[in-house]
Amino acid sequence: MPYKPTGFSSHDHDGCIAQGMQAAEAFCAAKGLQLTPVRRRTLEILLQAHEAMGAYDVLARLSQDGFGDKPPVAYRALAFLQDHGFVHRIERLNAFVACARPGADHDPAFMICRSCGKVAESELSGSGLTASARESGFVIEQTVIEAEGLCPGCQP
Amino acid sequence: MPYKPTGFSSHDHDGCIAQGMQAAEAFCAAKGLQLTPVRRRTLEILLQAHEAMGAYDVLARLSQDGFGDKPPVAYRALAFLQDHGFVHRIERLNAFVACARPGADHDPAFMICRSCGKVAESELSGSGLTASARESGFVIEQTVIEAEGLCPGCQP
DNA sequence: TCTTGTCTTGTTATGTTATAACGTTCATTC
DNA sequence: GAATGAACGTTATAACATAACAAGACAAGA
Repeated sequence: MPYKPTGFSSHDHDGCIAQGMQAAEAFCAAKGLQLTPVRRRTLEILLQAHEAMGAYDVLARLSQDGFGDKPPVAYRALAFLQDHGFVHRIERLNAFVACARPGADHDPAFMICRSCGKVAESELSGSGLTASARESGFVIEQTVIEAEGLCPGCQP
Repeated sequence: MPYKPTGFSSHDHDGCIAQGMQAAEAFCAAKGLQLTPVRRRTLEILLQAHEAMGAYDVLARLSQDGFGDKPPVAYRALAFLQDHGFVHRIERLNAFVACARPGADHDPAFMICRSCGKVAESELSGSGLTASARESGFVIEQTVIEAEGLCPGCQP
């Protein structure tokens, strides 16, 4: 089924936070992973923000909530969430976003509005890269697909 | 004509350096841009390296050659070269590579070997992103397409 | 010619992002 | 209850990047 990119359109935000948390809980329970308080809170922060946040911004929130206030605290929680697909890193922004499709094993692509900073997660459907890689014998393990431009609301 | 990705295969390296420099010279002459000594040398360094280099590595080389040794010296030269398409930035690596197709106005894609660090430039042929963007009303201005994996020489 | 403006380079200083390395705690296992 | 391993916190530092200012080169126009 076609996936409608979210991020630029309004939606049931409380619902999508709850959904994101539940997906993470279920996944961790199923796989025996520890969704500890820092990790849980980190994911909540990103889900609530519903936009890309730098690690230090996340860290500031965490420390407000009584967690440590040193960089590794945030980076480790983010790494855990990223490793298991609950959070994606946006290379272009050196920032992190909560995954819009938790649970699905996917290769995300992003659209980044250079005006308002919002980020929408989309679907990657085999780019020319795949063909190019095959041709040259390169084995792809991960891809970074990020488009920068103007979202519908920021166009003149 | 199909573009064969370079970077993982052997080739006439001296030739490609000369070709890269000539392309930049011609382009700058045509457009009235100043290919000053630092800028020229920066491009040479990247062409010779024939792989991604961090700004500080470039800077170290520049300062060996008698140019300034403060970060802005390198970042400015790199920005100029990037603006005019002689150099690309690899977001994933926070690094820069000389363009493999100088002169062509293109939207590059890269394959990055996580083992040897080599980077090959490839061609982007409309990813799923284009469709997704149109659907959501997003206007793409620039794209970052980077694949990480293993190059032919680094596979077991 | 002089002056004005633009472009380039260099500097100082600082800001931002990220990780290595070590100690402590706590739950689990033997 | 000792050993193990995972998570968290800390200190310290590394790596990447830019703002803001001064000085020189050079061309255009008064």
